[in-house]
Amino acid sequence: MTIDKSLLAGSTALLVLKLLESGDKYGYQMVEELRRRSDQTFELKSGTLYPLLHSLEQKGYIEAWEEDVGTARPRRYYHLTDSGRRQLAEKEDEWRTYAGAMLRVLEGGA
Amino acid sequence: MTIDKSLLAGSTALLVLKLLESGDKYGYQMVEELRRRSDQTFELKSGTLYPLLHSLEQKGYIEAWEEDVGTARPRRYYHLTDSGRRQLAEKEDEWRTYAGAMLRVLEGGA
DNA sequence: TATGATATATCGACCATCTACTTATGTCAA
DNA sequence: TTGACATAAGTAGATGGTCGATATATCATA
Repeated sequence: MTIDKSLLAGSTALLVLKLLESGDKYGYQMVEELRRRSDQTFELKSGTLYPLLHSLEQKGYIEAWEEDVGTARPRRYYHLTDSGRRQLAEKEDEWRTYAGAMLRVLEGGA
Repeated sequence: MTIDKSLLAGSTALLVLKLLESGDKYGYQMVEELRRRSDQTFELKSGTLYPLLHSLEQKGYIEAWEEDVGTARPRRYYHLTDSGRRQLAEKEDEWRTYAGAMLRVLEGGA
């Protein structure tokens, strides 16, 4: 593949960054919003999301801050950094390239 | 994910089945045609393709026959079975569902 | 003569996801 | 009040797909 090899399996990273574009969110909230915005198509598992959030934080794309709601566990909100915003734009481009190529093949392109 | 978990990493299977829809082809030929039809976006590696072809054959989606060209290695042509044709239709549906959901999220859908 | 194209194939490494499990609290119904 | 479910974050191990490297073999071209 010319495009980044983790593009296919890695579209979850794009989705998470995209969710944070419209405001800080915590993990559990992202799972719900993603399910809603995708009409139940994407059911992100916690075992997938939390390790992903940690790796995105390590790369400097997102930053965490905690809110102690008093109940249960404190919420860990994530904020999209400038670097994360650039990464988001890049990944979005990449995905559109991928989807475009898929469509050309599926439409029986030349 | 509600959709098959191997959908993302597994869109190569869909691509290969799609290529065989328009006629029997051999591995090396698929790599070339895929590159051409996707405008160089998809560069399928032989280490990915051949094991994939074998697994598709085991599942009964494709059947192989050899053509001894006399030169070098004989070509192993693959033929799409009826079962493979059904699988192709299913995978194509699945992909469009996935792509549609991605677009809804990327367009900032409700 | 050696490089690159043609052609198929395997192996080990890597990486992302999934399932299952853990911890902890609040709420609602039987 | 017991059990189930929602909220909330997290880890560990298994699985599965892709890639790079390597192997083999022939032919054409520089």
